[in-house]
This record gives sequence, structure tokens and C-alpha cells, in this order.
Amino acid sequence: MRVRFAPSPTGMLHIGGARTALYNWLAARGSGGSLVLRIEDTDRERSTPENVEQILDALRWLELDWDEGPFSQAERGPEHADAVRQLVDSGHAYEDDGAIRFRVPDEGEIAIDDVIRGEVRFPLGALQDFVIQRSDGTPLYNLAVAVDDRDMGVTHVIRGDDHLSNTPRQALMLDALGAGRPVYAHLPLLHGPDGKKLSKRHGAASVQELRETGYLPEAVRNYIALLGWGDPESTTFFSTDDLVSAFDLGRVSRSPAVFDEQKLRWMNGRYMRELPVPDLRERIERRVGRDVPEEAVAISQEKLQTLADFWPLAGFLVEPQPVDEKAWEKVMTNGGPEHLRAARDALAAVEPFDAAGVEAALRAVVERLGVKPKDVFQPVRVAISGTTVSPGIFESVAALGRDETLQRVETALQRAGAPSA
RNA sequence: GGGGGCGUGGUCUAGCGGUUCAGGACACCGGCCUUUCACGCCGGGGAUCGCGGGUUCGAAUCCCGUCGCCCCUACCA
Repeated sequence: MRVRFAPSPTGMLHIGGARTALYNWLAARGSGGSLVLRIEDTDRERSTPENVEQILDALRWLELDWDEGPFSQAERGPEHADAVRQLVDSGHAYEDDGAIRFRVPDEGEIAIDDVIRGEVRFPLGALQDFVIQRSDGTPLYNLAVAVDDRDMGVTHVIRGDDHLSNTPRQALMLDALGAGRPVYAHLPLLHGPDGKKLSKRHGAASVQELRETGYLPEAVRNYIALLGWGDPESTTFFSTDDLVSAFDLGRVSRSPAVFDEQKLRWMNGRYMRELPVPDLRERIERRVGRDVPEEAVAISQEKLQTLADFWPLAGFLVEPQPVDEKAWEKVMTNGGPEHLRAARDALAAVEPFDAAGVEAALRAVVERLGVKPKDVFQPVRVAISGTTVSPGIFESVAALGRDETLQRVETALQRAGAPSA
């Protein structure tokens, strides 16, 4: 099996394109075949080196490797021209105002075999003679695709459903050229939450955006694999290896799917929780661009859904964060400062200064003061983190260390105007 | 207008003529846990399978029609 992913370089790779790339990749890897990357850049206006690079970056990030290419369709002008000439010579195409049109028979029909849709028939009478070469001598999409797929030995064309209507044109040319037709597989399109089709223009959800939002490539792969395909057991989590062996083109759904970021978030969180701490730490550091204590990662892990969640949740373990006024108001009233002072005194004497020790000390304070646990814990939390949301308070205090904790508590006490002694 | 595709709870899906076929997941609601937020666990509401016919003892599953959405119909891809 030899497949190809042939994006047009319009910039961002949106998730629909990413899924097409994934399915092609899965088909190739699962069959021991190869994947060819071809850039459909015959429209020079929107094909820039930067746009091409963006597509490649997105694929690399998704860890979808290709075996050959990227090939530039625009650089295959001679081959396209040869094919056009051959079609003209054989009477299958003719000149019209300088352009070359392919001659579509007026009657009859053409049947396309599609792995996903079954046999699809098109009455030829509904097809116009279409232009295959511009008057400036450059080829058009339908011709270029057919010729390139033929020349590159593509055996299976796996692409979006929006190309199904183009298929009879391409097949007609292949037939006229005396070339065999590849096996076709047209994937259902992806729509946005608003029901509209997903594209660069609408709604977005491009691979680069997913990356910036802090999703893991393996989670994205798993999620988008399920957009249009599912195994009989309704399995939800697939390692990439499992995906390769379980994926079956013939089982791909025929109806459009809607990209649901909430589910991706959930799934991403599940992947994050299963990551070894050192691995997660490395990814977080790469994202925030600075070193992060392993402990901070370890105690945050179960609360993260994306890499972007780390800093707001545990950035205070790296450096002091601004105080959230609402949080402050909420916990520093009704005896907050007083409880905080008691907590400070208890923490000063904790030995050893670990989560268990901190917990014992803080709970003792709660008991002695006869208040609720949160009456003590929350002021401490705000004092060290600046807000009311953080990893477990005992773990956080322990991770921060005695000196830093005491210093922040002291600062908070002064801010509260409470006598520190 | 012409041609083509698609239609299972809000969303992704399983199912492909008959042992709970309406299953699983996200989301949602309630509870437990509990130091916040999450995680986790337990429970719940929600689809008669777009709609209408037909075939059949029996259809989400087969056929026809109809409606809706989408794609192609460019010297875009």
C-alpha cells in the first residue's frame, strides 16, 4: 500500500487535515506500506515557503513521519504538460481560448469504488468539459492530482469527502491516460461546534493552536483518530501502536463529525496523568521556558488537563505570584490573619518539613483553634500561592520549603496589617 | 438549477433483520471523597435511531419517497 497526504499550503494545518494525515499514516504503517508527502501548490498565490513549513511543522509535532517528499506539485510542470499533450493527441482534450479542456463524454456514467462509501455512480452528462491547463500553460488541480498519483505509484487515495465529486474527473483522466485507478477512500468532513464546516477561515482549531493550548501530540492523535472511526468494542484509549494495528479504513464512518474540544481536554488530562513525572516535567519546562522543580510537577499532575494549566496552578512554586484580590478578601477576613499566624508558628517548628509533617502541624492548629480545616488551610494557601486554587496544601507547603513558606506567610501577615508577633 | 454524499441523545461513536438493539465515551445533574480546584468512585436525566411509507412474523438495521445539512458544478485546491 502506498498512500499520500497532499495538503495545499494555506498556512495552518487544521484538524481536518491533521486527521486525513493521521489516517493516511495509520494506513501506511499498518500495512507496511509507505506514505508520500506532496504539497499541492499549483496555485502559486497561496503557496509560500512559510506556509509549507507550517504544514511540515504541524506534522512533525504530531509525530507523523513520511517516507518520501515533500514533493512540490508545482515543480512537476513538465510531467503535467506531457500528460496534457498526450490527452490532446489522443483526442481526449482540446484547446479552448488558449486553455486546454478535457472532453467528457456526453452520455453514460462512471462508477467509482470507494472503500468507505461503496460504489458511487456519476452520470457523465452532468459533468462539463473541464479545464486541465490554464492558458498560461500551467496545470490545474484535477490534472496534477491524477498525474502525480499515477507517477508516484499511489495505490490508495485517502482524502476528505469534499473531493468525492472531483473523483470522476480524475478517474476519467487516468482512464484516458491508460493508467490504472487507485483505490479511493473518502473521509467524512469535520465540522465545528457551530455545525459549520471546519476550515482555516471558520472556527479554526488548527494543529498549531492545539499545540499552543498545551495538548499532547499523542492525545491529539488519539482524539482525532476517533473522529470518524471507532472499533467494535468502542475502545476510547489507543496507544499509537494499538491505533496502527486496530485502524481499519473500511470501518471509517461516512457522516461528518464535530470537533469537541471539551472531550479533547478530558482525554489530554488522562494522558497527562499517565506520563512519568520526569517526562511531564520536561514538557512543562519546554513550554514555560524555564526550569521547574520536579516536586512542583509531581504534586500538580493530577490536576492538569493541559500543559498550559501548570503555571496558573503551580507557578507559585517557581516564583511568587501576584495576589488575587478576590481570593484575599475571601479568606483573610473572619480571623484569617489570626489563623495564619498560628499556622506560621506551627510550621516554624515542623520537623521534618515534609507533607506529612506539615499536615500534622496544620491539623493540630485546626484542633487547637477549634475552627474548620479550611479556616486555616485557605489563608495559608493564599499566603503562599496568592490564590485559592493550588495543588494539595500540605504538599505545596512542603515543596516550597520552610524558609520560603515562612517568608511568604510573613509577607501576607504584614499585608493583612496583623501584628506578626 | 444539475450531480454527489450524509442523517443513532448536545457531541464522538457501537450496532448492520430477532438473546436488553438502543450499548460506551465527553458534556450535564445529584451524591461520596474533601483543605481549594481537580482527580477518582457511585447514581441520574437525555435518542423510538431525520420524517413518511413499504418489505417482513419481526427493521435503527432492507427498499422507495420526503426533508435537512454538506460537497462538486472556477483558467482555486
